[in-house]
Amino acid sequence: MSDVRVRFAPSPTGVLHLGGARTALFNYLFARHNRGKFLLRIEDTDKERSTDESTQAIISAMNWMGMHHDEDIVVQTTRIDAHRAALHKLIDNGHVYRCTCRPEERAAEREAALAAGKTFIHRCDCRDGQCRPDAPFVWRFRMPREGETVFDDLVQGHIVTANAEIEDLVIARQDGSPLYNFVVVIDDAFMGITHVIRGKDHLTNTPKQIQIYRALGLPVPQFAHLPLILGLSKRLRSAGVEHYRDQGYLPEGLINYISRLGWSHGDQEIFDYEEIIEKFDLASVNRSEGALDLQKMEWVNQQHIQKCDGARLAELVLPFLSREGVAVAPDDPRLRPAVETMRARAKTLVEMAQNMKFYFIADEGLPLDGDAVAKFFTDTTCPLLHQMADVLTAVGEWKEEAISAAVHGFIESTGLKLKDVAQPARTALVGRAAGPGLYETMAVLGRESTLARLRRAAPGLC
RNA sequence: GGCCCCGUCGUCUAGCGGUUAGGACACCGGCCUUUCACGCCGGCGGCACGGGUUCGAGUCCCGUCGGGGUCACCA
Repeated sequence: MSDVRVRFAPSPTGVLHLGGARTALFNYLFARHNRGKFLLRIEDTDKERSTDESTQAIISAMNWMGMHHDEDIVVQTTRIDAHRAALHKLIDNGHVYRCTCRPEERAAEREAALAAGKTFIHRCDCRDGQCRPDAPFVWRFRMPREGETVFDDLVQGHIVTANAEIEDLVIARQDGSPLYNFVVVIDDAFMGITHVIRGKDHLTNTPKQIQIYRALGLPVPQFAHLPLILGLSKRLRSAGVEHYRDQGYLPEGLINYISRLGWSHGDQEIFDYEEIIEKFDLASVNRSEGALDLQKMEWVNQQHIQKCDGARLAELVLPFLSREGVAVAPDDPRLRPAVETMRARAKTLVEMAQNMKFYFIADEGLPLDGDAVAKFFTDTTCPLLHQMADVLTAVGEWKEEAISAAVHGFIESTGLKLKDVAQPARTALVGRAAGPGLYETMAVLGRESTLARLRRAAPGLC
């Protein structure tokens, strides 16, 4: 047991997209690796955009990925009293001042400065107490003007920021409500966070927050800023975790891929969950951002499909089968063996369901691929398939070995080669020219369906 | 534009002063094979550029170029 405490702090304003999922994951991995705590905080201070549905969606996505948080969820809006108390503390010790500058004026100045190629940093006389007496005001934090703020980021390294470049940021609005850079400090301190692991887009917030920690007399945590995910369309990048779930990814496949994006352990590509936890290390996290590669993501997923426990895989593929329009009972005896024949042939559960649905479709309703029929259902092959069916009626126990023996016997009696009948037979059984091995297909299909499908073969049938 | 970060095959990466620059995905061949896959073997392909430092630089320093982030009374 260590004292490591980390948190994932999403705003409930949408789905959990891949970037957020990876931030959560790295926090989770770091916590578990160090036997520390992984906490969840909902940053809902933006009331306009925050929704309960969003909170639920994020939690459910995290659960699907197996990231379960410790302790109670902290909801930021319930912490308003603590935020107010902290503000008063800063007022009392002189770290903040009232500013009556009007935002519209400032915005204009900012744009002018930007257009002129200069840095705009808010500077006004309010800092020296020269405010308009009865005007509405915000609270600004009094940043030091001299020196620099330094911290050692666990990923990004030694980060130095000149204090003169840090603005006196607003920490409370005119209506008194506190702003992000202020509350995040208070709440992280309250939750006892030891390591703040977040996206690199927060890097420039960090020196501001460090100054606030100091002004409040709070211990400054360690920081680790993760490289962002690039590549792919904005749409795909911002797609939620559930989108990938619906595309047929296994949670461990998604986790494996996402964790390897920016982190590595030598040359190893495939990790199961426990292994990542065991080997995860912030020091091995890259500084440069990486791009999503769907093809590799699918390959990683395929590797996990191959490793997946059969019973679990069968259970996972069921909803995808029903989405394909075939209702299969969970206890259907064909399900498990069917899954085994598809395991090496599917990158996703969607693909698996599409490729294995032929097993469960009524024999007379099996759709046949036109090209395959044209090529393999001929005047010579179809009679052979019917004869093969007759031979197969004599098979005793309907098992792969017995079927194989029977088919081979039939082949020899006709003086043909297996390849002369294999593809026609596959077309009859599967509906197209690609599929699992002939005998295993027949074994899973059962005697009745096998015979019916073989006997149905006729030139031009579609 | 200011400030900050980054820059090894198309992509993800190993490398932490001396390597024929390694692996993975993708791609192209081949093997296996009743098809499709899986698997196996082989190939293609990279240190952004320019200066230094050093006996020696992908590795260290500077510059250039390129990419990203950030500059709210959002989070």
